[in-house]
Amino acid sequence: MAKLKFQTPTGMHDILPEDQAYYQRIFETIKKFFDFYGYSRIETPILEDVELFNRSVGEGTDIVEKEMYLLKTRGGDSLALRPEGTAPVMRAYFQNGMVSLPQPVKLWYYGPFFRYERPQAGRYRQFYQFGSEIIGDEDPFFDVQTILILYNILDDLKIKNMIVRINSIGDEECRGEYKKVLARFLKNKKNSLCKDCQNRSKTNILRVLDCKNPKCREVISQAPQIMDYLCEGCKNHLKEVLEYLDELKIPYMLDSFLVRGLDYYTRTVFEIEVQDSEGGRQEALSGGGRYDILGKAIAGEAIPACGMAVGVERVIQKMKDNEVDVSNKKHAHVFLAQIGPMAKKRGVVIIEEFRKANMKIAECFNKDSLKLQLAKANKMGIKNVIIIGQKETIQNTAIIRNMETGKQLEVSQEDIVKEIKKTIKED
RNA sequence: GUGGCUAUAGUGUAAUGGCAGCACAGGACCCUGUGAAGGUCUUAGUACGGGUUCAAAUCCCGUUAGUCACCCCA
Repeated sequence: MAKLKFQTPTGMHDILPEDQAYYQRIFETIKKFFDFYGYSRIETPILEDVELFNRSVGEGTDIVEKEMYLLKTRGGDSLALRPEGTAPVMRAYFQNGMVSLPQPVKLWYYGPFFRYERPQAGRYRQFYQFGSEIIGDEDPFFDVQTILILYNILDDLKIKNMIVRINSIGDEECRGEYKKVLARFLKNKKNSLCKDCQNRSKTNILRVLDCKNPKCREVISQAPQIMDYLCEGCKNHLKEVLEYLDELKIPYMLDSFLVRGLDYYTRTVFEIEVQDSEGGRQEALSGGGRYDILGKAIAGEAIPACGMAVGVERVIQKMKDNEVDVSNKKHAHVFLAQIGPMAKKRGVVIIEEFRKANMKIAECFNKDSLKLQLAKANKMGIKNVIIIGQKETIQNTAIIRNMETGKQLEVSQEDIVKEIKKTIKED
C-alpha cells in the first residue's frame, strides 16, 4: 500500500457505510426504550473544564491521571475532551436549574467520548457511549430501573448470555471503615501480592479486589468482604435492589469483589458481562452504579443519583459475533436511465418529482450508454427502470421497463410518478 | 506505560533467498437506444529507512502503522 500522508489518528477510525447500520440500529433501539421509560435526551459539549473531571472522576484515577485529552484555549482555559458522560450530565443538571424540576430527573445521552489509551480489541481512543442518569432520588427502584433498561436494550439488540455482576461498595462512611479493615488485612501479606497491587494498596486499595493475578486472587479470597461492613442503610438498599431483580427475573451474580474505577460511586455498582462459550472473563459491555456524592464534588450539594453507560463499539462487536442482521437496505423503487443531453436535463426534473412523491429513485448519470445504465440497475436489484431518450423527451413520453420480464410500457411523462406507483402496487 | 505478533494492488490472498502471481472490485471494449452469460484488453502492490548477499517481498536492525495481551476501562 502506498504510504498515505494522512490517516486517522491512533485509536480512531472512520465509521464506514457498511457499519452505519449497526450504529443506526443501536440508536433507534435506545431511543425506543428511553422514550417508553420516560427519559429525555441530553447532549452536553464534547469539551468541558478539566476540573470537572478531576474533581468528580477522582484525582487518583487512571482516567484523570493519564487518559484525558487536554487542551488550552487561546483565552487560556484548560479544557478536556470528555472521557465519560456522568459528570457532564450532572454539571448540566445544576447549571440549568434542573434541581427545581420534579424529581427525579431522567436523562439519557449518546455520543463520542475520548480516552488516551493503547487501543486494543473493543477499546478505542474515540468511542461511542450511550447511557442514562436518574438524578434526585435514592430509592433502590431507580437502581433497578437503570439495570432493567440496560438489560432490555441489550436483549433487544440480540445480545446473548448476559449476566449482571452487582455489588455494593457502601457509602463514604462504611466504605471508609472497610478500607481500614482491608488495609490491616493486606499489611502482612504484601509479599504475596503483585507489584501493581502493592501500589494499589496505597493509592486505591479497593482495586486490589479485582486484580486478575492468580497469586493476588488467592490472597483476596481470604479477605474480609465489604458486605459484612456495610451500614444498615446500605445493606437494606442493596437487599431491596436484589429483591427487585429477583422479581424481574434478571440474571445476576453478587460479586463482592466488584469495584469500579471512578471515585464517585456509592452503594450499588454493576457491570453487564457476556459469558462466551470458552467461559473466559469478558470485557464489560457496560457499567454503572449509584453516585450519591458526585453532586457534592460538582456543586457542593449532594444529590442522590444513579446511572449507567454502554460502550457502543463493544456492543457492535457482540452483534457481529452473533451475526445479528441489521440490514435495512431500502432498494430504490425505480431507476432512471437517460440517453443524450436533452434527456439528461429532463431526467433531473423527473428525479425531483419522485422526491416530492417521497419515492426513492436511483440513477447513473455518469454513464451515457444505456447498456451500462441497465447493467447498473440490474446490479442494484431494481425491478423497474424508466428510460428516456431524445425521442421520448420530444414526445413527452417515457418507457417503463420491467427488468424481470423485459416488458416495456410507454407512458406520458406527466403521469410517470403515478404510473410507477401503479406498477409497483401490482407486484 | 510494558510485552507478543503482523505489514504484498481498493479488498482478500500466493510467492520461504532467484522473473511479484491469482481472485474479487474498478475502467475500456466485443455490442453507437436495451441488463443478467461469456470473452478480450486495462488500472493498481512488496509501509518507510538502513544492513547482509552475486541476488531480498523473503534474513537482520531501526522507524512508522496495525493488532493482541498486561495496566485500566465502556
